[in-house]
Amino acid sequence: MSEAEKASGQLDPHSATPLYIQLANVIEAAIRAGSLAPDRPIPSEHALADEYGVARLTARRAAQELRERQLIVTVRGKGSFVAKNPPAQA
Amino acid sequence: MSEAEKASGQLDPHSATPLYIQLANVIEAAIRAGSLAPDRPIPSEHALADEYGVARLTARRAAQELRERQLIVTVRGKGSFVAKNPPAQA
DNA sequence: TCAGATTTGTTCGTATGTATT
DNA sequence: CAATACATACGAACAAATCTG
Repeated sequence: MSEAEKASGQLDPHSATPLYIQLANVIEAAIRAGSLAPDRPIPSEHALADEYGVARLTARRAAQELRERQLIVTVRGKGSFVAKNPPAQA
Repeated sequence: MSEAEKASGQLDPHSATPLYIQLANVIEAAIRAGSLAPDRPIPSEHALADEYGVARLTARRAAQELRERQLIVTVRGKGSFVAKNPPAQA
């Protein structure tokens, strides 16, 4: 992610990197920084969409990306939770 | 998949199984039956959507599912092709 | 038990961009 | 250039699971 993203937590719609990857990267950084603790829920799709100014489906794709990175576990009707044992940084 | 799906190749919108999973199952069956040969393209998203009466994104999700099952390989601008060495049936 | 709010899951529609032929 | 096809992203709607009152 860009320096701007690291600093502000905002996304760059003009970046070659897809928004959902940018968002997944931002959340992964927060998880690895400890801002989002294990077994605690991450913000809901709706909240993420609002916060970052993207569509809910884009936030969903970011969550799917994080599931594939094994950083979160999602439970329908409850939310997505930070994984207890995330793999080492890629 | 249901017996009806096996027999007709049609999908059941009222099934508890998501449409994109049903469609992926139908296509997987076709691949394993040899109706879709290795290195041959499967029908396009638009064609699948038309043929089965689903949205293109649903056909897209079926294709994504098949990619995760390592049954097809998708090449941008060309199409999705039956994998040469698919894993054994799950 | 029930109603409502919250959250994720699925589906459809549409638009724009990019790559290949 | 045009046609085809995949990638991304927006909006909208409803279903299903969960939780709370």
